[in-house]
Amino acid sequence: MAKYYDTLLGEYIKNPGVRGLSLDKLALKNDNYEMISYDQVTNKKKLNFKEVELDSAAIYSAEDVYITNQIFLQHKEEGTTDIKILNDIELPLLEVLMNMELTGVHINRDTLKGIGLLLENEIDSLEKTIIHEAGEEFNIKSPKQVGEVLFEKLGLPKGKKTKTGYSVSADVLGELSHEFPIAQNIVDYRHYSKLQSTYVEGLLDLLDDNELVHTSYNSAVTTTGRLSSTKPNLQNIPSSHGIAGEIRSAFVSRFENGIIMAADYSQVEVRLLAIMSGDENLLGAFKNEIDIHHKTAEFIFPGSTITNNERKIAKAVNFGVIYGISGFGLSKMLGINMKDAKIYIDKFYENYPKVREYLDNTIKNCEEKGYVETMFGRRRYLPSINDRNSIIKSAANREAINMPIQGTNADIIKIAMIKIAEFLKRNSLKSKMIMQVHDELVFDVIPEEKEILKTEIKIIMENIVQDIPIPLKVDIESGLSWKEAK
DNA sequence: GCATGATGC
DNA sequence: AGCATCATGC
Repeated sequence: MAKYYDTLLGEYIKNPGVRGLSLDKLALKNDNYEMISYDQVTNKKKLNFKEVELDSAAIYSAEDVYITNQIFLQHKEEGTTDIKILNDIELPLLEVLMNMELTGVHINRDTLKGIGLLLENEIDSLEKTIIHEAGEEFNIKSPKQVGEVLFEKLGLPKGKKTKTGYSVSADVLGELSHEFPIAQNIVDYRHYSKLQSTYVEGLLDLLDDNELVHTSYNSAVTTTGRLSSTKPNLQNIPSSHGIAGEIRSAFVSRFENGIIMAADYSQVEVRLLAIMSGDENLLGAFKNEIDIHHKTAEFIFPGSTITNNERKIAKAVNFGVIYGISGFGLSKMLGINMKDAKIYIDKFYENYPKVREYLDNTIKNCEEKGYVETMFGRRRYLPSINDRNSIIKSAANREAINMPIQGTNADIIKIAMIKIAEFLKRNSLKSKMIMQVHDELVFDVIPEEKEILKTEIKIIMENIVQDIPIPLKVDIESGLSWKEAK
């Protein structure tokens, strides 16, 4: 039993995706009670809270306590406090997340600054080239101005449009890049600018005196049960090659001779699709440790030796199924026509028949009950599943298909985090769990504990789900930085 | 405050 | 195409 309750998490678990879980909104909705606003007590933020007169500050604060208790009582009454996923996962996880946030992640400031200098050079030189190619000064960071320069001044062939004008997305510019170097240069300029502002300057700004960065995990925002991470978002640090990949080389151990260890669930969402659908072909591939994208490629392109491109297409189809595939989406993703996209999807279903059955059942079930759920019982309500508008209906279908898979993954890694935190504590280990990136856990490890961690973490993570036809697989790598732990 | 476009799984 | 956050422009 947790020693605490959280009304925000209770509301979230009842119905994730609902906007407005703040106390004042809940008080208004549940009790038709209008709480004193922060603006009211501080006279529209003219006063600092410590300057607010004690009497009104006391009433304002007491209201929070009172309403929180009111909501808690309602939760007890309606049975929310008994929801299994709340007690078994969300509430115990709170303490784990708190400790990860406080522990922080060690980042080498000088490494990051060095990358910043490289980027600065690239950005400066690209800017000069682009301005020269354009024949006039303009703000490359403004999509509006980029559109005007490319399509009006230079007269390049126009592609897609957005609500506000010409689209100048990476897709569109990529099409133009072979014929017009300026297009590629703008793509590169954006890429390096993004790295500089978000991952170099943004990260440096958030480093504390010990070179630690303390993210904030939010466990009540996603519709599927995933965590999110802000200030900084440690869940979208670049992992690609080139300069972008170097950002991760700044993520290093805080310990003398320490290492960074990363444990990630291999192909977890496709494995979950196999387990949840019970499809023999999909399960068989994992049982025999066959490359699943290659296997799908053999189904889609029978009789030929599979090329890299065919495997790439198959990989997109495999992921597409998890995202609730549509011919439209797949064709756009691969840059192929709808007809071919549909053929690929049909081939997939022909060869993994129980996947189709499972997906059909998921939607039918949702239409009847109004919600979908994960293997562990986490729910997402989807009222639009019965909408008469086909665009809205299709979107709901995709959400219904994706949530049980993405959400089960989220449940599994959350349980693993609770168990690993317990294991570290029970054995008084000094190594720290420092990050979660959806299917990956990252640890800051002292050298003496490397082997026991590697062994135990793998065992814990692979055995979260019992009685399944194929095992979950965890890969563990380590090195002097997060980049090397891959 | 919304739109766009970048990053991740 | 499912789920996110951040920087920037307007």
